[in-house]
Amino acid sequence: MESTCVDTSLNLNINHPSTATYKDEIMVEELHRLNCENKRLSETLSNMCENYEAMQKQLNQLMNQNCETQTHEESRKRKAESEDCNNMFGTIKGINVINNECSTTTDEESLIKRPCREISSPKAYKVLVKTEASSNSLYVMDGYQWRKYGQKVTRDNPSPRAYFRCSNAPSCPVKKKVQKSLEDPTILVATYEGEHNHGHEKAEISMISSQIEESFIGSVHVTSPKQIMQRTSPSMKIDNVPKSSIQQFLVQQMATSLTNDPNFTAALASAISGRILDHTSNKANW
DNA sequence: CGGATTTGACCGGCGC
DNA sequence: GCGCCGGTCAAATCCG
Repeated sequence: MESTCVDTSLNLNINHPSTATYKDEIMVEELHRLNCENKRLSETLSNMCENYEAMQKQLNQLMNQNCETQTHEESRKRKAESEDCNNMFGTIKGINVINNECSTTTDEESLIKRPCREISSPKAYKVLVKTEASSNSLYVMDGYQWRKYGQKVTRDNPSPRAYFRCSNAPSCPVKKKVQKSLEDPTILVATYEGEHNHGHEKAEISMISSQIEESFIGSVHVTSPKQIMQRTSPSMKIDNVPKSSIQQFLVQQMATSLTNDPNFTAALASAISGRILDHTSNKANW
């Protein structure tokens, strides 16, 4: 979280008015350079998202074709198998989200073998959350307020499964189930059902930012920009992510990186001081 | 004291 | 029809 704390204190050195014009130019150049870099990064990001979406569509088409060829009897047999697969997803490299489209794994063969319609109900998807090994908590911080309404020990997993409802219920129908992974008890498996019909509260935005950072740090596998969003706030599918949250996060990141750059702050401080002195001297001439 | 959590009871779906 | 099992309810309890 520290990296998102913007240091707004600038070293305003007003003792060198003679270099103001020169540093003005430097600052303009710097701003121009940053603008170009920002554009370039934006384009790269949008390209990545487009490519990812295109690949996901192709994968879904393959999955659908495969699903249609299965007989009813076979699918019944595979129901148990797919549940086993779900219990094993923690061991498959690159997975941290499993949704109803079966689209978030790098293991293509396992994808094709898995009947997509039986993995979970529509609009239900799974999120993996790494926890401390000693932690017995079944609480997943995902940016929303949840109310626990039940806990159950299931047959296939000795660790209890906790049932949560969105605290905005009944107006918000979203539910989630949280259970430790059978394969790796340090991983919590959160299964979300439905979509929130409300946004995050104000106080939660900072948490979203910190969790996005956490994703970059590497505590979880991140295989796509979309997954980052699902990992950080599972209700926030890329299609319905509140853009203000993303923008705020990006602005924070940019502000942090800029203020951490001593060249930029020095140039900015000189420029501002130069403007102030120009302004005051112009006033004096009035 | 009010909201959140816990936990045993209950219900409904499904397989045999 | 019966039993198993996952999901939900609701009274009791906890906690700030």
